[in-house]
Amino acid sequence: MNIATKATKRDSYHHGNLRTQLIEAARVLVEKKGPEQFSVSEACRVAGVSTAAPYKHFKNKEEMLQEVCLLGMQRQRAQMIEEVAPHAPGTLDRIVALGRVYVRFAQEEPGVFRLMFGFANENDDCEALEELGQGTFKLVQQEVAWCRGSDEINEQDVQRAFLLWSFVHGLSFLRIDGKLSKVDLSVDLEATLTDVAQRVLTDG
Amino acid sequence: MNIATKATKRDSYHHGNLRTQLIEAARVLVEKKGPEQFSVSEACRVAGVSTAAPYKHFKNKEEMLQEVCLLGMQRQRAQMIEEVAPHAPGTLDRIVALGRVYVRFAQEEPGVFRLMFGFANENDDCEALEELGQGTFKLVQQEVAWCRGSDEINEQDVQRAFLLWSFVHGLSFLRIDGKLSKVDLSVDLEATLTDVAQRVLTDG
DNA sequence: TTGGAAAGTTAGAGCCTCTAACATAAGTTA
DNA sequence: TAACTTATGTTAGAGGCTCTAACTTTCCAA
Repeated sequence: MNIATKATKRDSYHHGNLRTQLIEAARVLVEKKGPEQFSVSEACRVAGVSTAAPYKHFKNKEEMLQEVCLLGMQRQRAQMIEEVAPHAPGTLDRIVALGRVYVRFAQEEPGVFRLMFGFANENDDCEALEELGQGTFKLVQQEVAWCRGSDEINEQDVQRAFLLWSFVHGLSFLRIDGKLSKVDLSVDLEATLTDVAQRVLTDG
Repeated sequence: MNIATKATKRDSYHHGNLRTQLIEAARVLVEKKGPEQFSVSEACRVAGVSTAAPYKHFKNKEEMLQEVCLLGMQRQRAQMIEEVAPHAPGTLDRIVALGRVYVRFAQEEPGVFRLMFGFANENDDCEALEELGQGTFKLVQQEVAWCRGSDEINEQDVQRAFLLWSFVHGLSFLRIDGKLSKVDLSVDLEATLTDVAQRVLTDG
């Protein structure tokens, strides 16, 4: 028995928890260096295993990153649900809260955010990812319907939810990509979100 | 003198036009395989030179892609100016035209578009790129000011131009990333752009 | 207890980026 | 015009990456 057993220095041949630790290492590295600079090898170094080890757990690099993506979307969704809770359904506050979480998530985890949305996953569209994304979008649609005073989501709600999504999506990217450098980050995000939500939810 | 001289098979030691041809090859490959799959080697194969040749013209891969970026932004800007021209200044049509070009460009050149906006260029922020981007943003600000009936761009114009930009930016990404799959591509883009422009340019 | 599956390892093929050293062409200057 | 210089190619190769094959260790279940 080793007294000081580092997380990355196991004393048994088997790791016990490699899959999870690789995903976590990947998340950290994606955040630190950006998705395009991420390498499986480096994650292996962090986890303290050989560079071949991951391939017992993941088909390839892509699949590994997909897990990071998936956890990111779950975090994002959880934050949304938490942040929306204090406000009464059918209020603008809830819409604003959703947008705030979206933009804040991008700001706090730009690497993972880019992974979630900026990368071309066209090849093997992961079923779970697709579903989670659609589910989150449904959240927004529901809020919009409630704001209209209905439980049923209609065509117009979908369209308006989509406008809102487009906006916060673009806003998030522009912020983390350093466009609008120094010009606009000072502008109050909360005010902007409220303004946009009002404009989009207004009739006529 | 060779009778059949292919573009990629030169009969002289020097190429004469390598820099330009490499950039063009890079553009095509970025479009075909996506920015993350692009490799300098492959561009070399296309141009018919050794893999070391590019490094006489570019510091590294990054710099090569930056040129592709730059040309992309110039194309985008040129299209904007062309598409705006037929409409009278101060009309919503011009705002809509700008948005249409933005989204269409993303649709037609998703690879280059992603390169222009989706990639993290944080490290070595190219001066020229920065300027071109800001310049294009200025175009939008000016249009918004004109719509208000003024030549001078004020704070509100900047904010509104920024809302518009965020929106078309997000919209473009969502479209090319295959989010909103099959749901919303059918919705008339022109109508959406008009709707948004109206909402954003409305007072109160 | 033992035999197979799971999950590590090393070795290496084949890609990539980029550098060093050398070769050739083209322009410039004595 | 000969020779020097510079620009722009080349080959060779170091070192990094992804992923596979073949081997090894451990765990678990019959």
